[in-house]
Amino acid sequence: MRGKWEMKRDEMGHRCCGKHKVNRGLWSPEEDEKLLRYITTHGHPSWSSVPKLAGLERCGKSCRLRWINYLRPDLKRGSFTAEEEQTIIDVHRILGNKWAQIAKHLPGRTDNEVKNFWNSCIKKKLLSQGLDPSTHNLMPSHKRSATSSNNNIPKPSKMKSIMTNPTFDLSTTAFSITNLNPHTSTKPNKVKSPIRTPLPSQTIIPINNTMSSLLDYENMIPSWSDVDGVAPIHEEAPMFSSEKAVVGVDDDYFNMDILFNTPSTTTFDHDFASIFSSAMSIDFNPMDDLGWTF
DNA sequence: AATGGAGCCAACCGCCATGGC
DNA sequence: GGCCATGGCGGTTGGCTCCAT
Repeated sequence: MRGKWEMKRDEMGHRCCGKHKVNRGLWSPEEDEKLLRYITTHGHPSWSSVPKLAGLERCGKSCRLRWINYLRPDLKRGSFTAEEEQTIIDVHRILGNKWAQIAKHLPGRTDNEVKNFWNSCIKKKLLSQGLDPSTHNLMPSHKRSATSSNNNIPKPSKMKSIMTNPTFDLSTTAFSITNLNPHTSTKPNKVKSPIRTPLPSQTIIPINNTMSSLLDYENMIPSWSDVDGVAPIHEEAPMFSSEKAVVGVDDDYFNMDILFNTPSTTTFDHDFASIFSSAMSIDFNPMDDLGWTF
């Protein structure tokens, strides 16, 4: 089936490369095989030359994307685990929509996958709990009531496949992100067509514990070099848990030191608390928007 | 059984950064 | 410094599938 934009593009040539004869849309198993065979044999010194050399009528960008998002042998498949979900939430809290950066902390996952998972699942979970997905803070009451009735919230029937027991108790947890239902319940990858079936050659890479890659365990300080745009951490950065910080989001205020003193159920929370604590002492753009005061 | 709405996700678009000339 | 090719990335789209009615 050809969409209307495809018809138009055929008339004017492909936008990124000007080619007139390029396939678009879903990849066929034959195309996958050609690309896989070519890349595994020759690598990809230049993506723009790959289509021609591999005998594909695709643009280089499309080949690159297909390789990165689907054919790469080190891709992990299947549902996101609770740990992966937690990692996404926690890293997103620091970096925002830097999907490529977030994906780097999830071996075998692609930025596209992370982005889709965020938009289709995590975002809704946060909204359903009255949390602003972009800031991770509790939304003002009027916004909370608005989101609870808008289309961002899945119907109850859909919701049960996303979260089985949504709970949010402000009296015990300032931010209940860490207390989201640990039973990640995204549906297993649906097999829509033969091209979505796992490749025989795929390698499953075990997920290590969340943010460990961000930490220099020898000194127990964050390895900020792994986080783009974040300055090196100062050794004498005060731990956040001993500081008082109040974050103001419209009419909602929280004493943030609750966040890292709350007993957590995952080892990640302690790691992240350390990272986040240190980050509070440095110039850190993503936090500027939160209006931190000490 | 049919159908329409909603969600998921692969793939594309457009912009930006980088490097070579 | 300007131009071009290329790669990378975030946002968006549209088709497929599921599920409630």
